[in-house]
Amino acid sequence: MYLHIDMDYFFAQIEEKRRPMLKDKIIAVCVFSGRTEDSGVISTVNYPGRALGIKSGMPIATAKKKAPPADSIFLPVDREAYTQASMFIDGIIRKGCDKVVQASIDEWHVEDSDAIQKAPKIKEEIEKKSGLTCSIGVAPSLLGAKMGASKCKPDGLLILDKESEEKLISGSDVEKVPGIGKKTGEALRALGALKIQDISKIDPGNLVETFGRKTGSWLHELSLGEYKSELGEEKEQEEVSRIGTLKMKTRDSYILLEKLSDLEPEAKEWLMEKKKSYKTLTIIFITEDLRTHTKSTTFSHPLPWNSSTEAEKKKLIEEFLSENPMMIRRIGIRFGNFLDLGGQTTLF
DNA sequence: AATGATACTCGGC
DNA sequence: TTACGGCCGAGTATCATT
Repeated sequence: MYLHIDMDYFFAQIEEKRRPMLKDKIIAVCVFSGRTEDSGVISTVNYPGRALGIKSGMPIATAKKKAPPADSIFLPVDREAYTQASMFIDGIIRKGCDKVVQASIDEWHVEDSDAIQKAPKIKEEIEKKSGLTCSIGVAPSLLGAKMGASKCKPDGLLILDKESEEKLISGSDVEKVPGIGKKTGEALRALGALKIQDISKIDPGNLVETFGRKTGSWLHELSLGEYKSELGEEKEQEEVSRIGTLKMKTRDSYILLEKLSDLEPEAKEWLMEKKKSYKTLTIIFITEDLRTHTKSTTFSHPLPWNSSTEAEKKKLIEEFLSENPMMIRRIGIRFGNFLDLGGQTTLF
């Protein structure tokens, strides 16, 4: 059996715990972009906020219109604190279970033959030691466990047998299934599938044509109740990026380079800490229409974290500007294609 | 034509 | 209808090499 452990409104719950007096107020954790006073989006909001229609991804200004100022607080993200809490919880889960894969900052996948007994114990222990609640789904497949957890949240525990798992998945609205987002969901609805079971009526060839080979056949199998789940291997992070929003949209390469020089040290610090060298450098551009574009180069030899990137950054920016006439709103830098520096030391 | 590497977009959280 | 961050991996497209 599989467990899916999912922390409840994680970032906001941590902020709530830090400030117990705010417990019943609306707590929204925000990514302030700095472009204007309230530009940016909501990262997470607690349940009183959700009750008023505030959601992740919503612009902060829109959320503020829904929340009475006296009963609400809008806080900036404190990633370091959330990462620390995440690592602490990771330790608790690993102590109790053998096969554990951390799936994101606030989710874990576990395979355990004794899952039904262990699930309530882990839940209690997490709450006792961290003060934070989570929701846990237990099911014969990982997909069932995930959907079970989201069905019973917050602070829930749901155990599904083969039959109830099958029912939950096949009867679910398409966009409730992890892996099916807005785009895929809309496309499926356009093909006449509202629920997962409806997908079985669509010709598999049509699915592959619309969604590509991988997703198309995955959807087809899903609709027939075929979802094999294996716990993926725990993978090392494959790239690191830092991205930021410009005060004003621009096409001035000097301003763009200046912004990158704010972002780059943080990404490089990560490389240094993890002792990684990299082969691929990518510049990320978000144009005024909010579309994302990238330009990248791969070097024939890995470069150490402290290597200069000035010439390449300039080249990639100029290349992008020459082929896209739009103004740029956000810019970022990404390092990837890592090689462990191992015992080697950096050269000076 | 097959294989592997690289470039880029999509979209989940 | 639009408002709108900062990440990341998955998947696909394209290019290079044989």
